[in-house]
Amino acid sequence: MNIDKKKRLERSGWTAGGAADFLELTPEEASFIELKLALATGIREVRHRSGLTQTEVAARLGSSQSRVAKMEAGDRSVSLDLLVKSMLRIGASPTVIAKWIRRAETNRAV
Amino acid sequence: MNIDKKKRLERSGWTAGGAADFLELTPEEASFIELKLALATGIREVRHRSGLTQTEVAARLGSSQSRVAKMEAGDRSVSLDLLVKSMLRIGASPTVIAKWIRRAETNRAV
DNA sequence: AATCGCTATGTCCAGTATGACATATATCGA
DNA sequence: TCGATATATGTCATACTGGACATAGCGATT
Repeated sequence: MNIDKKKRLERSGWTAGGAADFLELTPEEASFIELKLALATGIREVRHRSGLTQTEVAARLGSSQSRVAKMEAGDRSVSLDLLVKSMLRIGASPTVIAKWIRRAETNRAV
Repeated sequence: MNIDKKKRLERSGWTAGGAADFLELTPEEASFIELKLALATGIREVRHRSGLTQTEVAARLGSSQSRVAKMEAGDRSVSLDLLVKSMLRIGASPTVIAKWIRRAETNRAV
């Protein structure tokens, strides 16, 4: 796991256990978080490709800019449901979503 | 959409709008439901392959038999988070999960 | 340095998800 | 039929989610 991802996890409030040692994660927990982060990245990518701002995407989703920011950050308060529903709404197909999820597996840079 | 799926949706409490006419779904809503049902099927498949009962899976998940039943039924009260976390816990990789999600797209039997 | 456009972060509370439990239904063997 | 095992359904208390709002950071332009 690289440094950027570590920071990203910490910022997002992912401190498994209690200590700052977020490596106290079971493999499944780790996979789940990777998966969420992969989708978060996917949302940002799709948005960038469309040349939209977070505010514009929020309008299309019937949500708020802050929530979109949290989605893209993989915030603890963002569910998979929200991420997937949002991706579908901004035009991603299930296949595209699946692609991002698969990326969660190969991304494992130890 | 075939008859079985229709019944399954109705049983699961998916009556978009208010009328029994659940076809009042936007394409994204439909995709999302298909996606959930695909994962629900995936969970059941993985469980069957392992020769486990719902009760046994529940124990492994730290959940209850009733919740596992609801997961496999694609119940309204079951989130994607729960479905995905559960699949990971019973041994499915992100790639396998992605496979089931892709299936949600090709399953569209009109 | 002031303003502007975009993004990030923190908080609130109404609405939702979930484990637990009770109970119902289904299938099978004795 | 009875009992046993597996699955389905309904409900509740509690924990979590998500839109909304406020505000802060941050680079670019003037």
